Amino acid sequence: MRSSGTVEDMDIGVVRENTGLSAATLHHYEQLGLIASTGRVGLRRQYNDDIVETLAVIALCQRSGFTLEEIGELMVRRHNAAWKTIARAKLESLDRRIASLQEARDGIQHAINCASPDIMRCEHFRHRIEAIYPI
Amino acid sequence: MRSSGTVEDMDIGVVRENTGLSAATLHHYEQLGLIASTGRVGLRRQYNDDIVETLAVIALCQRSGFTLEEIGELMVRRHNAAWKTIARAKLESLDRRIASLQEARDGIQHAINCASPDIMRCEHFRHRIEAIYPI
DNA sequence: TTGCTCCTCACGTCACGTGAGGTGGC
DNA sequence: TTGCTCCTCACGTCACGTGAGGTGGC
Repeated sequence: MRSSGTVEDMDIGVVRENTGLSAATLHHYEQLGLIASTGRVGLRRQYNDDIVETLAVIALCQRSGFTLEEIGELMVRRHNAAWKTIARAKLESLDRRIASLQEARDGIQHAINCASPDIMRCEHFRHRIEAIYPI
Repeated sequence: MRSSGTVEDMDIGVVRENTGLSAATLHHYEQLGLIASTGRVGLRRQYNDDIVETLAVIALCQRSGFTLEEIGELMVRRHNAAWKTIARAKLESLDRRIASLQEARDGIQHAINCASPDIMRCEHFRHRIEAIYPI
């Protein structure tokens, strides 16, 4: 039993290389209780092999619009069926975000292609703009 | 010439009703120089009719991934062709964000539909997770 | 006169990034 | 010994939200 970690442990530097996440990000996740190190070698944090998988799950949930606090709760309730209800609600807001981004994308796309010298003089663009805050 | 505003002016309360934006948001945009009031009635800010259009343009740009500071620069350079170069770069990052959201959406969707008692035991889900930080 | 929303600070939030000053492994 | 990345605070950032204490229009 070595408090400095076992053979299977990964140094924080390896985790950073494999995930592209910064040490500050890992510190932050640790502070929120989302991840934990198995020990230290010198001052450097060591992690279990499954840390990369855990970080990937966190990334997936983040991209889906969960806050880190919500992700922490989801991970605790992983074996509870309740998370599916939460996930379904997020799925709907995800769909709305995607649709909103698509509209923004199309608006920018049109602005780029438009030949009008001042975009605000383009009728097509103006219609898009007016649709954002309808009167 | 009345310093308190003209007949065409809108009270900040009307702007809030028409856009759903809070007074704090309008203060923030004013501080960054994105919008300006035409004057006051008592303490209350008054705005020109075109304020709603300006706010819609800001919203479109924000949804496209521009920061408020970038939006300020875009508005200054509106008659300059350079903004199209900036817009093209944003269009690409927008496409990447949409694709990333789509993947997240599909991952969540599968997790909801999956019959496995523990999602981490689902091979399909694990493949998705492993694709996030490939080894 | 009573609500209501506005006003101006100033500080909080979220998910980290960054900088200062310092330590340990290779 | 020299780099390098890590370490621990503490404060900064972005786009606002919120709370305190106060004012003005209807």
